[in-house]
Amino acid sequence: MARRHDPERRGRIVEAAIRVVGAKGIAGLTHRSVAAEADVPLGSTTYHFATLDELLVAALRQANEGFAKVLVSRGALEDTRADLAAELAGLLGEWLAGDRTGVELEYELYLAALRRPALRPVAAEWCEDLAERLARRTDPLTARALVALVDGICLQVLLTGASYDEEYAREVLARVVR
Amino acid sequence: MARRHDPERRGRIVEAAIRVVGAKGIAGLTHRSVAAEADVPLGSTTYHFATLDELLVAALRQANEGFAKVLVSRGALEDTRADLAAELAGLLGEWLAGDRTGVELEYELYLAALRRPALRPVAAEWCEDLAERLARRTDPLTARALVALVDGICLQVLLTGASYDEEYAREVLARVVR
Amino acid sequence: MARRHDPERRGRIVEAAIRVVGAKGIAGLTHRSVAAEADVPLGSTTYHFATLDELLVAALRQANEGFAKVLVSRGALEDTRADLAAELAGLLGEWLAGDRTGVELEYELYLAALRRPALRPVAAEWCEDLAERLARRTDPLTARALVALVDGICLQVLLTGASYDEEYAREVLARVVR
Amino acid sequence: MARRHDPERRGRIVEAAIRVVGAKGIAGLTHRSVAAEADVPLGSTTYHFATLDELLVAALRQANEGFAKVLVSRGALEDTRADLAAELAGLLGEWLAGDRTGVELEYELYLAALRRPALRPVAAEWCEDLAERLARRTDPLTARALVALVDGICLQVLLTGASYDEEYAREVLARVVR
DNA sequence: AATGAATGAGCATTCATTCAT
DNA sequence: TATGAATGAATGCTCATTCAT
Repeated sequence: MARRHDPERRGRIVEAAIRVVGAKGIAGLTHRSVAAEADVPLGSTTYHFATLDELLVAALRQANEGFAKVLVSRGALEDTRADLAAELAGLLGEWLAGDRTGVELEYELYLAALRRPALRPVAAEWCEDLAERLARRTDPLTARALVALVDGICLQVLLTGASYDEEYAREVLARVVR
Repeated sequence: MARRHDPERRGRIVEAAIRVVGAKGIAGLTHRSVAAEADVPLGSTTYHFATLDELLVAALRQANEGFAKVLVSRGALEDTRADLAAELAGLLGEWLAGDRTGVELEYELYLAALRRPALRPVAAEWCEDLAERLARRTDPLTARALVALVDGICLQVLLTGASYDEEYAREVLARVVR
Repeated sequence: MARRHDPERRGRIVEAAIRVVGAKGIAGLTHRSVAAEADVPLGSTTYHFATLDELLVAALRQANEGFAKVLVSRGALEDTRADLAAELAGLLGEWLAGDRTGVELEYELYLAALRRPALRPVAAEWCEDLAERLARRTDPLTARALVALVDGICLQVLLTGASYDEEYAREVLARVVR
Repeated sequence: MARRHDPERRGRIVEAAIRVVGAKGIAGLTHRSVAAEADVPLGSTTYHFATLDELLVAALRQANEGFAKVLVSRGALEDTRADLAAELAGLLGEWLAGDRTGVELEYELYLAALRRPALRPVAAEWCEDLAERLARRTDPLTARALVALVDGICLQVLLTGASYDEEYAREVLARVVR
């Protein structure tokens, strides 16, 4: 109460949604959980996002942008003389070593899109963004294959709980590169 | 009614659960939906499977076995003289061309395992089964990489709605094989 | 609580629904209002009646039966020597003079069926029941017309708030009879 | 946007409300649905009509006027030498044969007035308008009875889904006329 | 005068689970 | 052993209305 005028309400709801998905998974994202996390009334979440899918799309698109920004700010994948496979394996290592919230978020998106058509475009963007970035260092077909392999490697780590083996990743990525 | 003694009740519930997951996704698997699909009373599902996770594990394990049986019955991946990449690309094509229930089931499993530890072992089994089968034709590291790449390729097809390009798959799988 | 075993639960819910519709109209019939009126948990109403329409149909069918019983118990419309128009006008007078809950209930049903196909059969039954009863005293066409006129007269009374004029009713019903 | 000064805003809202009631029934008339149909901001509907009842009354009164205009423009019921019953039966046939929006609108009004006192005067006007028009061709009592019978006949058609039988209508209306 | 934002109450419905039989 | 009945909690969503601008 007493917060009638709140111009950043919408953005705060999206951020809260990201935290909720990170903490409890997509299945845990409900209007109520996000309202509680954002400390706004329930009605406020349905006002700004008519359906949960709409909120989900907004949240996941923002998560994607966050990842892209990280790549850009590091100048990652831009040095055309570097060893692409090694660099990619290194990035993956960093990504998987840190707080896994971001990683799991991306793969929840990926896999949730399987059943929720509304998420497909966002999932496709994610793929294409990375593929395009990689295509600058190699050809489009190879870039696409690298994205596929990266996805598969991440899934194995996330699902089996095995620790990430950077040397293995570098080796097999290198096979695809040439 | 009048079906009190039904020794295969448990098995029929599991099969119904597989059909439900195939049709509506894991999120659509409820005691009620499976009871309706199996044409058994609601109480019967909770009697045979105390929790939903228990039923889910049973259903997904059975789905895995079904896939393995298909491979075996075809003698797939057994001819050591064949071109492994080509054969794998062909199998993928068949798998993705038919009724996609089985394919989607596998990836639903992945999705669910991400957040439900109870399903991790089942997801791991799935990976390992295929990896082991492939390892007979190549080395373990390559086998693992092939599984990862296969997963990534399938995801791209399922998520972007793009049609499966067998030639592309054969080409990149071949790069990993050697 | 402490009322787990309650074999007449279903019937009590129907009766409560009738009281709710009588008091607040069909628009006031909600799972919550009927649960409160019947003094049962909310879940109990949805357990016995999966949708509101289902409950509505049950309630209104029971109301119809109640009306038919009243007619039968009075031996109404059975004396073939009586003046049909006068008798009908008299019955209408009694019906409209008493507690109007029953009357309004019937017409809410009638008119609600306009938009709710699920209620159409019940509305039709009501018409046909009365038409059939009247047809024993005259021909089918006349019976049908009498039902129509009775409906129109009741609506005028209910909607304009005018008091029922039995002499007028007898006169115009008599014109239709012959 | 950019429609700040819009002198016919109020009228357009009323017309939108009529379309909404015709399409979805009175239960479907909400500030939101009418704002969407009229393509005006939500706030605009509450600004011009403080409560929904107010909007409903305006909408239904306008619908009445529309019907009256149709009668007048056709010169209906004005030729004193014509057969009143036949003419009325014919009008009913036309009314029921076309787009039923208008017909259903009238009976929705009846339904709503049963429970909403604010609408009673509008319902009464509707009756009286027609009765008065008919009274010019016959006496007031007969006119009132004709309105009642017309209502009853329409209800039977609308509720049972039976097709309109003009010959039957003419016959029973004729009995009332004399 | 006009409106976008906000909100608290309410809705139908679904559900996992418990329990008496 | 099996199951129909029961139930409390939760969900997505809609809404009339209020209010600050």
